[in-house]
Amino acid sequence: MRNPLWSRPTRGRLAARRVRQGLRAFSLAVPDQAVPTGNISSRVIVHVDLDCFYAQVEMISNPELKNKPLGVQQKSLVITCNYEARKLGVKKCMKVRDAKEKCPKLVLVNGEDLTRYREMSYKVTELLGEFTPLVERLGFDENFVDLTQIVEKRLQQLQSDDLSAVTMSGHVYNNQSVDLHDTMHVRLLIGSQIAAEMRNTMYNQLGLTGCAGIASNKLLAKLVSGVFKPNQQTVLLPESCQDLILGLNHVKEIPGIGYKTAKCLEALGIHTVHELQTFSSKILEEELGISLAQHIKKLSFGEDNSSVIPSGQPQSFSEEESFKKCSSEVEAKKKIEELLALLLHRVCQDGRKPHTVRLSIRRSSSKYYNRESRQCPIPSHVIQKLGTGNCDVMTSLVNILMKLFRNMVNVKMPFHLTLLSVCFCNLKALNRAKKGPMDYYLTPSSSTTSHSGKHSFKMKDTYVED
DNA sequence: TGGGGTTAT
DNA sequence: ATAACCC
Repeated sequence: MRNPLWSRPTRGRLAARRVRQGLRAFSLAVPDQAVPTGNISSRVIVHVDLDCFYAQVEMISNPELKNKPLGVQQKSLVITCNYEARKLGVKKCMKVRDAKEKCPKLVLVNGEDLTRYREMSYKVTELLGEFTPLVERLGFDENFVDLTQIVEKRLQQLQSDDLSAVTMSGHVYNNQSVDLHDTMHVRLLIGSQIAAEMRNTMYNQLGLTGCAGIASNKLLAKLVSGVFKPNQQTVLLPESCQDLILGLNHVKEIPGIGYKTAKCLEALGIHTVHELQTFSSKILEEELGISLAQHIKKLSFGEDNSSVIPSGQPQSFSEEESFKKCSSEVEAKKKIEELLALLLHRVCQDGRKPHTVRLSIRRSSSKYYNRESRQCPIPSHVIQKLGTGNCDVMTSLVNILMKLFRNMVNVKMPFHLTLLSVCFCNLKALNRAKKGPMDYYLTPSSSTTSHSGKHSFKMKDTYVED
């Protein structure tokens, strides 16, 4: 129930992640606190946030769009736009109608196919991964990086009287002055230099600009990255932490407090961060449950001990389409076939094999954000043929998906859907031929990090299905 | 409100 | 399978 990205991962979750990353088994015995770095309060975390990412990708694809107000459209929405368009009043998630009204000269490109965005997104994550493997993705356009170890290394290379040579890169939140006798100040300052190097590399190698926020945890890094906005970076020194968090206008602006939680808090009369900070913990726990209550209470003080967890390869692939109406089985089948064809192509490139398939729908009757889904295992004979471009695979999967469909939708009764989505998940690396007992210890090694569409995994001699 | 993602229960 | 959360 709690936001996974901000909460402290359980030991089991971390263990699972490590296994995915191909780390050795003995690291499972290491206590959580020691996982990436030592002292949790002296970490250096950077949040890297690309400027209007989809619009940037489009401008790189077609440089003629560069000095025009540009919006990226999905269905009837302008989901993002460049700064040229923002100056003219276009906002994210604005209706195309309203955007055109505000800005008649707005140029629109269709952004419903995410392929190029996804590819560029992974290029960014890979690039950051060259600094350290501790890179966690958040959506397509944001990454957290734990810089603690890199900072430590650079710190050791410095002479103690060299410190005056260390300079800050970018802004300091609140214009707070740096104290070079304060070791955390120096660490964050080195962090700011690394962040600048990262942004420079992103620009030089990929042509992308973005913001960065440097702080002692993920929450603060994320909050501070947005302080100076396009293509700038900001470091938060510990003394200004309360100013940053109390500067928010509403608790909903705290990442980790979403729509539902914010509604609950509002019902309790809590609107501002300060109100949350000072609200009775006992009552909060009674209303929200102990886990959520304690968690958001900590967030309200800017405390966040969650680790940067390397994202590695994706856990699932999905393709979805929304529409005004779909009310017949034939129509649905057609859409499902389209989605499936796209997915098969993607899964083929990834190299791993999905063992589960899921169909999701949205009914027109469903109010705000309500989806239903049915999933089932993919039969092993289908899994085997998955990468082979075999047409039977398509047929088998469509049949499975239509069964799932009829399980959710009574096709003998009138229905009205507004979204269909097909998802492949439970992805497993290809298994070696069963045999030697050593295989049990060596099996999942998906530790390489090229996700950009090529076959990045090691294609050794004999891989076989289980 | 799109077209994606994640984890917890 | 659903319900939160993130972009």
